[in-house]
Amino acid sequence: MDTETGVTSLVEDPELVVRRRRQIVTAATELFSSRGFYGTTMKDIARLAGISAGLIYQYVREKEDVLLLVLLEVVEGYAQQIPRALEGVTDPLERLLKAVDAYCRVVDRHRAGTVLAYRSTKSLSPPRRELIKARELETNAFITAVIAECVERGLLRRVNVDLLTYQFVLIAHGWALKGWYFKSRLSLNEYIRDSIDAVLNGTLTAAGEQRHRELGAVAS
Amino acid sequence: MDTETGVTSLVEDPELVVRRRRQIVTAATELFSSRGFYGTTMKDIARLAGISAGLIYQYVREKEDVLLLVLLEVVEGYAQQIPRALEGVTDPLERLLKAVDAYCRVVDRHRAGTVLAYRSTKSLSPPRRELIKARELETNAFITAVIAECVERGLLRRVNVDLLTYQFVLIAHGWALKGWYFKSRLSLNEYIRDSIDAVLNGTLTAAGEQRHRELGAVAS
Amino acid sequence: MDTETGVTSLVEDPELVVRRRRQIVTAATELFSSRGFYGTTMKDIARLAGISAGLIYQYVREKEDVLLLVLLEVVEGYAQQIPRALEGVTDPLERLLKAVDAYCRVVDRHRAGTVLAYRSTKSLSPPRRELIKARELETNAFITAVIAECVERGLLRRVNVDLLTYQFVLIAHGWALKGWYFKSRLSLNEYIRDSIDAVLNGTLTAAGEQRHRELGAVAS
Amino acid sequence: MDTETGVTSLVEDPELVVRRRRQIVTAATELFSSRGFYGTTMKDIARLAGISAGLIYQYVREKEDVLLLVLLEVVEGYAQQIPRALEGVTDPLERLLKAVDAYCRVVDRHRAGTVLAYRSTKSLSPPRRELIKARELETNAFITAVIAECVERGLLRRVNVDLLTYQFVLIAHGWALKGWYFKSRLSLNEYIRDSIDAVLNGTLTAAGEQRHRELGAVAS
DNA sequence: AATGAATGAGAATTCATTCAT
DNA sequence: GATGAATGAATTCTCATTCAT
Repeated sequence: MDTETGVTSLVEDPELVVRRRRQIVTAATELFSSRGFYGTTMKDIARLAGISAGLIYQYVREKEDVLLLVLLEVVEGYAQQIPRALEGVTDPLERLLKAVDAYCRVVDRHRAGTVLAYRSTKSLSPPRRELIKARELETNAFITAVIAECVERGLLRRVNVDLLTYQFVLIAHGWALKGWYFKSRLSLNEYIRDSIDAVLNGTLTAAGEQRHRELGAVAS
Repeated sequence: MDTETGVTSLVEDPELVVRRRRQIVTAATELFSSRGFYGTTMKDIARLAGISAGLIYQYVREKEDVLLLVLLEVVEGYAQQIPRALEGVTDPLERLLKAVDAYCRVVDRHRAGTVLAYRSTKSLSPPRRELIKARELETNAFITAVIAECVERGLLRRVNVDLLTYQFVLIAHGWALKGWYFKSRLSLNEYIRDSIDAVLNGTLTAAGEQRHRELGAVAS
Repeated sequence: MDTETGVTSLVEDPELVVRRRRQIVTAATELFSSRGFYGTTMKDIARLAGISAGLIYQYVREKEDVLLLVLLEVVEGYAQQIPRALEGVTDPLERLLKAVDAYCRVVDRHRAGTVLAYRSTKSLSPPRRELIKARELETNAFITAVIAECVERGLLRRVNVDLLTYQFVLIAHGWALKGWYFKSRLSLNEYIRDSIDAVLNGTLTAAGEQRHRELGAVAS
Repeated sequence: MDTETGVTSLVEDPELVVRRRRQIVTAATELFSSRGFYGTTMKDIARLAGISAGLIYQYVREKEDVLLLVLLEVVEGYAQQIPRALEGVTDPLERLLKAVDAYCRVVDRHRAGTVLAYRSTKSLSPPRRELIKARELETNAFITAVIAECVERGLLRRVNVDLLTYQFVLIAHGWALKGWYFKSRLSLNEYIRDSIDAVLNGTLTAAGEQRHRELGAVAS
């Protein structure tokens, strides 16, 4: 079930289209990540992809299409890898842990792409921007469902599921966004474990909880 | 104590420099936010700032300088507002709550700027990028200290303080990053309260904790 | 007696060359007429001709060749149809009327091509331009001869035959050039009849002639 | 009363706009005439105009604007010079002769431009094309009026005035269109005199008229 | 003979930056 | 200090032409 990208190619052979686009997207991802969308020229992409500048336009109508293809690959990665990691897992809490774990790992693999999504989605035309957002929301909806299941089974408190979803998403994305900060301090495994632990088990001690309640009483 | 920006001006009168730069930065922030750095021309900025295109170059050496000034204003906002919100507050846990609350509120006020920082910091030359990062780290260090205090006082478990810091930072930034998603679902107050609650008190029920432990036993 | 076009083909089979070129020229005439020479791409021509883009280059060495073939067909049409219309007609004045009539009718049939000749002959390289002009002059020479015959027989005044030739030519071409203006006002038959009438019988009344002579007397 | 061209300039000083545009149009007219619209690059124009390539775009929005300006100058020439030549002339026939004479002379001066109008008007977008046509029709309407006056005064036969107008127009344009043919054979004065003479006095002799009538009798 | 993917030169246009006034 | 006209490098995109199959 291939994604409908809306990006048309002048070339007819579908296999060739796939192969060439992979070349183009691979090159573009690297360049966009290091120099940004506007800092990258079509010639740069062509050179790194090992093809002529003109050829790109047989597979894409304009530069923005390349960006769309790059970003779609990223969000497509999320949308596919996470459900796949849960196949066969039925325990709700385990599903949640696995989902977040998988999310963090996809992000780790597509680190450049994830950051790029934050930086460059706005460089897309609004309709295309929506396309990306929509696919991201699909992924979120999946996680939301996993959370809801946990709530229903009485494993999670009756929290705002949207917000909790988002907290997990931010944890995953965060690994890419602030990689420069964490890379030297923490392994991915530790990052995942500790981040999840905080959100699930909280971070207050018994004394802290006590104090927290007192403060809340004052505030209200 | 004005920040050393490294951006030089040809104009002598320091007051004028401040005034003009404010005009320029205000205009640029709006434009960069809506159209992005590359989508904004120096003429656009000049027009919105109500001055001539040439004049900008009396107060700034190049376009990138404008971006630097804009981003500095944002991180400067963080670095100043958060400590200010804690003045006179001594209780460690209260300080933590206030700090996160303040952070979220600065972000809310500078929403456009915060998003811009995510999108456009890479458009700066590396040394300038470092400048921004450094200031952001200052803010983080402040929060880290607040957290450490809570840990020392036995109010928080002995978590990885860096990671917890970062979790709070992401909560704050998250409000700006995914504003389009939350705005319609949640008030800022709710967002702050519930987000903090999850990280402090956790989200598992007693049954959930039990199950979590079992899963952990299996995993290890 | 085929015209020597100077356009060479890589294909040996002469029949095939003729057939393919007809396809190409037909497509090109339509496209050049509606979009102009530069507004038409080789791919456009190939598509409309129902062949592949590369194949055109088996029958033509460059794009300009196609234009030459198109324009040659037009002037060739003049050069052949007009004499044919006079076959068997011996009366000099009748020959003249028939010639002009035939010219107008060929133009009417090749309207697009005629206009194209005006617009695009300059897009040819000078030697090719000469080729077209030469063929046009052949047609003109034919008409000139018809006129000269009328003069010799005392049917026409001793006018400048070149200029009169040209006046008839312009009448014919005019039908194509300003078709947009006349089409709604006049039938081709009326156009031919009235235009010829003016040049042959003049348009002045007796009073007008008188006045014309007086003005001439003053002028000289 | 300046013509509304619809071409906007970024430069504010109107005098400068006029001066620069004159430079641009002069250069463009020469280049478009010799190499055609598509054979001329903006850099060519800039170089010949003695300005930088970018500067053109301060006075014009796109290349087509330059063509429009060039063509407008031509038709504007017609629309102004012809009426001017008739100022103070009241005799209807004299007005007609003067009008045609003036038309031929403007064309002679703008020969390149006139030919260009035939070649390149289609390179304009439809609305702009209409603009040019409209102005041309104004000129024609003027001549039509002069002819109608002659008819009313009984100086010209009751011919189709539109068609006669057009015949005169073609005579004028013809001087530019087929200049390459006539230049060596005829002076402009002879061309004008003889062309008008044919249309006014006709070219048949008495014998010719007789024969013409006989042929007409047969035809009908 | 025919296809259509691939090449690469070239052109219009934009815009940061400079400079004369 | 301020203006805005002028510069020119750089970029995207097109398309005639070639070439492997």
